[in-house]
Amino acid sequence: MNYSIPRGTYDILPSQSHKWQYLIRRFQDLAAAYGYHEISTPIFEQSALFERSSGSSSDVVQKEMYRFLDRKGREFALRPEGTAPVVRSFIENSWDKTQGRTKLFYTGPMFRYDRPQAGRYRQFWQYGLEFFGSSHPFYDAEVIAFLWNFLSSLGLKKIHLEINSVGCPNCLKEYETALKAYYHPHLDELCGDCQNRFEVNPKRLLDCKVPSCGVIAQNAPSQLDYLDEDCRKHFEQVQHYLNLANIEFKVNPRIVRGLDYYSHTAFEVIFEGLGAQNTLAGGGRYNYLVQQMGGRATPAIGFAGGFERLLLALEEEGLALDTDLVPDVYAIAMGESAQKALMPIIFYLRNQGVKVDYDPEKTSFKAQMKAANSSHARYCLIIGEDELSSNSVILKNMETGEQQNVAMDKVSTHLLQIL
RNA sequence: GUGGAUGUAGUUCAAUGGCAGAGCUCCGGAUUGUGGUUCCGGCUGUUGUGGGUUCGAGUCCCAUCAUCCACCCCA
Repeated sequence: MNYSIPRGTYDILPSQSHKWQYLIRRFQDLAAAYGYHEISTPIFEQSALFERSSGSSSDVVQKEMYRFLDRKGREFALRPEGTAPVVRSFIENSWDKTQGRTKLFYTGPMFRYDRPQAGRYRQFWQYGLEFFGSSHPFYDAEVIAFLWNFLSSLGLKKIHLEINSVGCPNCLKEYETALKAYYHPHLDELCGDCQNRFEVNPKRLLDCKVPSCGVIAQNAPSQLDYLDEDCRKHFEQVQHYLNLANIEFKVNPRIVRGLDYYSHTAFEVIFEGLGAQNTLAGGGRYNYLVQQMGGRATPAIGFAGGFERLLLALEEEGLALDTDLVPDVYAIAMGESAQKALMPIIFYLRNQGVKVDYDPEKTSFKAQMKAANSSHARYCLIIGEDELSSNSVILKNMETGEQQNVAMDKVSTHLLQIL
């Protein structure tokens, strides 16, 4: 019996691991600069948490959740997204009652039972950030600026920011009525998916990729024309602050967020050149979610992005992130007594943080030199009979080929100096 | 969930239905004391898995699993 990794998952192998660590550290550092603090929630929660927050009609809840019963028959789900658990914790810790503003961020695995595809996995890692406690448009801009600066500071060039306002439940109702009125006479011309969308989620009619539907969508009424006074003003102010923050963006009235809890500002960062899964990160305001989940009414805004797509994008742009795994020193011993002399040096250096590699199974000098070469170590430390008798070692610079004799009791301090 | 493509050595790929191969990697050697280049030699396979057709299947058929691409959806 052979075991294999579950579908849609992957191992983060040593060759990739340092990239992840690097990205997570970058995210944590930037979050600290913006005054955000890390929160970690369990990877499973009561299923009902997601059903209520994401909307029970959403695809995520309907067909993509990993559900299971525990031993007492309680229903849980592996978290498909990060916002609902954070909101749950926010309310459970009474931050809705005791604090003015709460700034939180998280990174961790999410789970969706989806058909795997480029940039889409069943277990995937998200980085996300949530702001609670103010509906001031400054914070919309702050959260968006954070996301934008995080991504662009990594060197990505082929990204752009799109923003939209999906309004509040008030304007939404009016807009959907207008949308349906517009689409009704065209019902027969729509593709099958869109005929379904007409009933289930009319907003999705706008971003259908079937050409004939796109033509119809072009003249459809825009959400932006149906914003009420407050929502319109808010959206204008968000743009104002984004300009002040020097963030370039484009208003795209067709941005639709997948989860039901969003209101007002919605935004996405798109990468050109990733194939179909080109959304690097997305987010928006959710001013009604905290109350809907049983807390005191608290406006909030946040975003989430996927590390896998981010890595694909970085690779696509040739941004390597290679902090490499090469040793500083490759040690070579010729013969048993040389090996005996080498051991204390190797372990001393390692305990000082120097990366030292040595392979006792390679005995010939040539084999050891070859190994030293292919390890890309900067230095090679050689001990043989000659060195033993003179109580010294050879230190060879593998790039220049230069080598020098160093007294055996001095080599560690010498190496620690030159590395 | 729907549609399409693909699964052969560690890896990238070959192989009219007729003996499973090559490059790279890896290992060894060219006087165990100087690497990269070169030369010589060597290891590595239930051809994803299970059935079927056939004298004979890596090749054809069915099922299944996985990967990739697109839809759907989304990070």
